[in-house]
Amino acid sequence: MSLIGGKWKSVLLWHLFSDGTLRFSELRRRVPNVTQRTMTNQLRELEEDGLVHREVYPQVPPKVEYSLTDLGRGLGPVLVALKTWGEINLDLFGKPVVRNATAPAAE
Amino acid sequence: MSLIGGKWKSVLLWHLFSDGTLRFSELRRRVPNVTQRTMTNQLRELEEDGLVHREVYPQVPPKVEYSLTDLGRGLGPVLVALKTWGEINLDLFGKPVVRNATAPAAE
DNA sequence: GCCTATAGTGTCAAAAAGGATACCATGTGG
DNA sequence: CCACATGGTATCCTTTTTGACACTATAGGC
Repeated sequence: MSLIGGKWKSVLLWHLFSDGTLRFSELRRRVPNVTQRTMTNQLRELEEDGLVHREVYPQVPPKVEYSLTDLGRGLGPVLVALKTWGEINLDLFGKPVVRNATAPAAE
Repeated sequence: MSLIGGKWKSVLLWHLFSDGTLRFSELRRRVPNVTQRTMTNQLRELEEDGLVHREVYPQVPPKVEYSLTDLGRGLGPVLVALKTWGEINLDLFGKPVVRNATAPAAE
């Protein structure tokens, strides 16, 4: 869990799992609610942990492709099981994430 | 992931999944590295999220039993997949958890 | 010369999460 | 009267994580 527990890691892994190789901007489009900074961090941690491969093309403008390593691909069953559970119980939680919902709260 | 992403949640869920109903102290014995405070919190969040059932017996000394709800049991495949992956790749990481290992570091 | 696009960095701040430690209630046993 | 056991709470503090926002490099196009 320490490897995939980041707020966006499972989502990133899922997209890489189902779409294969993606470049940075493609991932961002698929995960719009993450900041660039955070996405970079999460991807770097995934890379450090050997789940994701990062391929840099020395071009201008830059091009960087992300894909799952064999190790990362091994998480497929986990990702699928998670997704399945999520879809089955989607109605119970409505929106994803957020325990600490942005409670507009008394002001 | 926001439901099971807590540092100890997946471990707690696993024990409840494989051992069935357990009382607080039994869980603590199975997960020794968590403080009481934190374990209570994690369990309460799991309860809030409907994954765990908490049954209090009004006795002295207190007795509280934890078990998975149907919803929680639905996570079985996820837990199993996670455990499988973990066991297969155990050697790659040696010890669990810890990205920010307690680096003894230069002193 | 200026603008654009991509994949970042740097710095700072906010907020969660987790941990340390001490304390509580209470029926029972000595 | 005192200690014990269980399943907590209450406080306070530290560490981690995430987010906001601004800034960068550089080739190509106008």
